Parts: sequence; structure tokens; C-alpha cells
Amino acid sequence: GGGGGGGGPIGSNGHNNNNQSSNNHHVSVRKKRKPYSKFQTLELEKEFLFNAYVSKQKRWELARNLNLTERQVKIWFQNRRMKSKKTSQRNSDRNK
Amino acid sequence: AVMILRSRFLDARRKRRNFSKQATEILNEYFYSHLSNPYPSEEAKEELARKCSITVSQVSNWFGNKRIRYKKNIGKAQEEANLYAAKKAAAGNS
DNA sequence: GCATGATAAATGAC
DNA sequence: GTCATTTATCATGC
Repeated sequence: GGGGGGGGPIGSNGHNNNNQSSNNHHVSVRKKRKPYSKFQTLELEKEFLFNAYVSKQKRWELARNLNLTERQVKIWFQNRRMKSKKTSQRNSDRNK
Repeated sequence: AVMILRSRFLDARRKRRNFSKQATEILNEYFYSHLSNPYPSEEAKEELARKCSITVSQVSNWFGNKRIRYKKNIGKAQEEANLYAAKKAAAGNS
């Protein structure tokens, strides 16, 4: 089962009472997604061919060699598995 | 070998085609009718997909794009698109 | 030239 | 771990 969203869900018509501007504790310094380079993506794809699931050791090596954090590598494999599943479902639906 | 080449070209399934005007109308009606909670359930998505002759994933994509792009336009012409709400009100009245 | 649908990073619920 | 999602970016349509 899946869960909710990541940032600010749309609740009642665009009125968000965030204490964000007046509260400087540790407001979510969320993201700014940046696309990975061709080299990074290619190396990750190469590893995904061997294993859809990467060990901690491998994850550390990839992170180091590709200048990514271990968290980024972990997330990449998660997203990649979801993509793989979606693709296989498409091929499955293609028989009519 | 062929599969690899094909998969790279099939990744250009970003070749999108606009939805029919009728489909967009149905999606917009649902969206503006549920502005307080524009998150259709899996069941609702399947029904919308069936009515619009698109896939469930396409419905999810549409709502994802719609939500964030609506949020970015609050105060602009997006308010004008609330004519869907007025349209609905007019439909339930006579 | 933006509008729009699909995808790629990143988060959070469970 | 999965998975719906947010957000930025991509690629196309017109």
C-alpha cells in the first residue's frame, strides 16, 4: 500500500498557513531536483542489469564513483524498479 | 540487441498526443468539483480512464500536472477556469 | 512561443 | 522495501 505525497498537498483552495516565513527552525529545505549526467545514468543502468537490488557495499562504491550520496543511489534504484515494473505491465497489456 | 535498441527508441514514447476535448472536459469537471481534495481514488481513476478512453497512468499524470500547475496559477487566469464550478452549479439548478 | 503530456529526481506514508 | 506524490525537466503539439 502506498502513502501520501512529498511536499505540500493541495488542501482547501490554496490557503496554506505555513509558519515557514516566521519560523526559522529547520524548515524543509526540500530538493531542487537536478538531472543526472549521462555518465551517472549509464553506470547506474549498467549496475541495474546485474542487480535490481544493490548491496550496501555496492551502493557505497557507486555513490563514491559517481559523486552521489548513498541516499541518491538508493532512491535511484527504487525509482528504477518502479519504472521497470511499469514497463513490464505495459508489455503485458499489449495483447489484445 | 534489438530489444535494447528498441527500448531506447521506445523511451521516446514521450511522443505525446493531446487528449480529446471531451476527455479534458471530463477531467476538468472532476478536478474543479473536488478542489478541496483533488485526489481521486484508484476506483475513481479507473472510471475516469474508462470515460476518457485513456489509461489509469495517464489519469494520474493529468492530475499530477493539473494540481501543481493550478497551484502555480492561483491569482491568475486560473480563477477564470473556475467556470467549471459555475457550470456545475448551473447544471444542478434550473 | 507557450500549452501539455510523460518522464526523471526527491519526499513521505505505510 | 513498495508506491502515490511533488517538482523540475524533457519533448512534443500547434
